[in-house]
Amino acid sequence: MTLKELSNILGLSPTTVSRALNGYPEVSEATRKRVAAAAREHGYAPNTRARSLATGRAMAIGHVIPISAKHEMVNPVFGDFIAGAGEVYSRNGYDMLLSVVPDDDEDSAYRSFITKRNVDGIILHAPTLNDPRIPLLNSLGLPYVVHGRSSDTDASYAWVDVNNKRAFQRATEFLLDLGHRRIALVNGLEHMDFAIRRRAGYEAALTARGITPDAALMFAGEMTEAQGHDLTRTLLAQPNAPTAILVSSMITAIGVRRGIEEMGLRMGRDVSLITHDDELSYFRNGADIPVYTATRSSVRDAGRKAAQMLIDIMQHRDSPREILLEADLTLGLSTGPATPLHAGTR
Amino acid sequence: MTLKELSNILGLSPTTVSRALNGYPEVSEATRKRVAAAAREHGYAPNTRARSLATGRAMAIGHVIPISAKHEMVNPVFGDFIAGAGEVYSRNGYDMLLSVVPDDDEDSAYRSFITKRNVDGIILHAPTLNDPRIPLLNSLGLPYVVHGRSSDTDASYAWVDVNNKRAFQRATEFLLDLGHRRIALVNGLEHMDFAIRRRAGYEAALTARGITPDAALMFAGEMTEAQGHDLTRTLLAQPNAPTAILVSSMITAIGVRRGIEEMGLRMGRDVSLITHDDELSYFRNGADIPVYTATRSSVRDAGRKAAQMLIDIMQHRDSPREILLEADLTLGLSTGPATPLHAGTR
DNA sequence: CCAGTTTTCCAAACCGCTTTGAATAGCTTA
DNA sequence: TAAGCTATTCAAAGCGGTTTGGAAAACTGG
Repeated sequence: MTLKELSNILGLSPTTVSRALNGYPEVSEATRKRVAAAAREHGYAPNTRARSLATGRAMAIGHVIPISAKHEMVNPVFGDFIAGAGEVYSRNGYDMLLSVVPDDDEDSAYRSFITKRNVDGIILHAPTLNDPRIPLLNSLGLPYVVHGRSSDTDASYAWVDVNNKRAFQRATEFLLDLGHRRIALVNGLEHMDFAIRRRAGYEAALTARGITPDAALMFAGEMTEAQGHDLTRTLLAQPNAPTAILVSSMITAIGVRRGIEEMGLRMGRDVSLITHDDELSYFRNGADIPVYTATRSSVRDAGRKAAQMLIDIMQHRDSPREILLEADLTLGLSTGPATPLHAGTR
Repeated sequence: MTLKELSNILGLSPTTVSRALNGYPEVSEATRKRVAAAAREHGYAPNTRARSLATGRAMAIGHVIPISAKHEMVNPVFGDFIAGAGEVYSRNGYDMLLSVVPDDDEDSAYRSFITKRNVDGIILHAPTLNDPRIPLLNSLGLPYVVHGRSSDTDASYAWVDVNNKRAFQRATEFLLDLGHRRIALVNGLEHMDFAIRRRAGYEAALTARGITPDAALMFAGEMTEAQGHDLTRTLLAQPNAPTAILVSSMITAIGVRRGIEEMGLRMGRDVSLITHDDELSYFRNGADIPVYTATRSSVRDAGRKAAQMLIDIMQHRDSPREILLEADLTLGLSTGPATPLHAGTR
């Protein structure tokens, strides 16, 4: 069913039918009703491609999902982020276009979005330190919103981010308050912006208490379960083992926990653990009593906010261009006071 | 840069330029080269919307991601499935369109894909028993491939699936061989097709050994970590507790493990555990020695295969329309013989 | 050298919608 | 009742490509 066919059925011109359906004032209420009824009856919906060719708007938003070329890893938070963003898109009539690209070849994905003209805006994922994609997108002139921020960039851009520094600073202070002095940091890849900020928070808290951050206690890597496990085993086997571990992802935390228990120790008693929790839907941190003490912020909510911001930008609506979400610190069973033994001897 | 502009620069007609770029034979090799060079130099790429309006092909494939309306849960396997499919799409020039929809309203998503004409094909996720979407899509007449199958449907359709029944039958047999007699099943939602097949495999293995499946040992629910944990605790607290547990997802298995250990028992010694492993990228089952004994099949590979099959169908290429992937059974540390104590008294 | 092919290129129509500019119909108002 | 508005409707021109049906140019061979 095309517009022309429908207009023939109605004995009207395509012009009038189009206007009736799009709510233009130059059409009488009577015919508008008649047209709407006929459209519904015949199941007419405008052909997206024709419409967007005519209007110049694609009514679609692009996401570039980077796959780490080395480890073929897809970030588990994407699922929930996209679920949140998708909600907002469909409410506003936008489609979501996904492009899965090895992260050493992302430029071409953005370029092709632009030159092929099939999206009106982009969400930028997983920004790094001084991310080159930001100047790239600025020069290409397509609206975009960054999920996260990019330290050391002077260019300006719209973003939605969690206050990673504050979150990890608070978490570290909390551990310090419990008497821990040797606290390990198991972080994401070190060029990732969120990892940089979390580390900054961690170091700031230590320094404020007169403790010099120890490079031997700080780790960066891809946030898999295995990484958490392996690191923990080596860490705890050291003579000068940490009494607490601060972890950047729930999934890694599970590995850390496994490591702790394999060593015959107990989480929350022998070793304390705080993790960041993105509130992934299939991995709720205990509905009743949280298993893990965690800095918590819903990535799905971030998805909603980023999507809304992008739509606002595209429609030239006036609204904030920077949103900083605070993570709360939820108390779980994975933290406890540094035991005298540990606290004393170390 | 539009086709017309480019053709003006070259002093050629749009027709010729279009043909040159699309590899038609009616253009001399010399001009083809000249055109290609100019296109590259000026960064010309055809406008997707205009092109697909003209050709009638959208060059895009739709995925409908259902969000369980009740639990707002997004299936963790989507990320990896989509990563696999995306690879194949981009290699073939297709875009991927995602529609995130509450699972009580999926019909409208498919219908809108069709009426708005913005995809050439669809991948159907998470099929259920006698899934109504299959007849719907058959009547709509849009090419599609199902990731999974739908029991009890007489309609025919193209699919890529894991041999779930065989996998769980083998796993159950393996546990039986180890002397286990009371084996619990922690499955996905019971209307999901994969869950039905896995249960069938489990029951078949038991029955073949003269054991009547015990309804008190079979559970169905959303596959979260919490569910695994909670079920395990109640199960193991029973007087007649199972000595082995068969689990449908790695994430649930983690919860089961947590439950086991909280009860002061050891996985692989006091309680055996086999899980299905989709080989999620951030949750590899131990690179060296697998932690879990598991029925294993890469969901990313399934994504690749499903995408390729769909493209073959859309391009009327002759290739299989049904792919059954066998899961292998990898031996890990989570299984062991039923201890005499357990095997004897129960 | 010329009719018959084959190559190479082009003008124009079309895909399905929106939008501009103009025409028609229906009301007012003087 | 004619002139002047306003409320409706429509024809036609795009949007940026592809594709059909020729036409011109370049090659054949007799």
